[in-house]
Amino acid sequence: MKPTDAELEILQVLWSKGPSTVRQVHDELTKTRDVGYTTTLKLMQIMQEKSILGRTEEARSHVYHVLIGEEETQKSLLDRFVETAFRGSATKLVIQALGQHKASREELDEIRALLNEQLNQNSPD
Amino acid sequence: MKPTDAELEILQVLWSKGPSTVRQVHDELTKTRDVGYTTTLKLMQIMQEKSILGRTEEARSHVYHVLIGEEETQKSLLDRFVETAFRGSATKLVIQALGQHKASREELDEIRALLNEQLNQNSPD
DNA sequence: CCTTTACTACGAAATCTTTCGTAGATACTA
DNA sequence: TAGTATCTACGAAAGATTTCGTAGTAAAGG
Repeated sequence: MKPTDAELEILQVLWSKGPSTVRQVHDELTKTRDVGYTTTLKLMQIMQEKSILGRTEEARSHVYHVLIGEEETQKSLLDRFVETAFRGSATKLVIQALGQHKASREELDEIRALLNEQLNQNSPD
Repeated sequence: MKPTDAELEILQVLWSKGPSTVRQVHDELTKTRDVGYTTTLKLMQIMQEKSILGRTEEARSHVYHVLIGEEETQKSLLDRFVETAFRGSATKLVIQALGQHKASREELDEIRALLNEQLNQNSPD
């Protein structure tokens, strides 16, 4: 699954807001970017054809929902990204990400826990 | 700087192998993908126009070199990626990356050190 | 030399993605 | 009920990226 940039924007809205009409998605999108209503409509129709989205047509305005998981999609985007941008080195990516984005105490603890897990797998004392 | 996918492939070769001719880059690319020689040539010419690459024309076959830094480019790609794929949460990205890619002992230590730095900044004991 | 090979230049086709205009249908409102 | 607003469908333009064919030129090998 390799959603295009515009598709990803729509996915983000649907993942965060849940099932929505074209109008609702479009209103979200136009908060940051200027784009015509029929553009959003068309994109969502295309995404439905590709089985990225499903929809219920009961009401006059259709309600769309995402058919692919956010984490699963992120996982595959991440794999691809590590390959193309970091020559396969996830570690380099992690280091850069940690270096340039601040994390909260809780987040750091979570990451630390994960690290410990890997450390143990790697060379258990 | 937002190199396209094909451009990024070429950049990877040049970053890893150093200054190279079109032939050399092309031979690397065809190890994984099937593409015509003139395609690679054209891409590199375009990249030169965009000032992503420079070249010396002394020899019959030109030698190209990268004009943008690998880390700097990765940084900007990463920022963009965190936004579009992880809704801005670098932490989610880090967690996923750690979860799905194995790291060596040394790498884990490096990450751990970085974490400690951030922890201290966040809530120094 | 003359032929084959390797290279650059470049236009343009092919493909993929995004954008929009127009048309037709239904609901809402004065 | 006439007019306005809102929705879907859809073709096709516009834009961006990738691919390749052809032409011209210089080198290399017989």
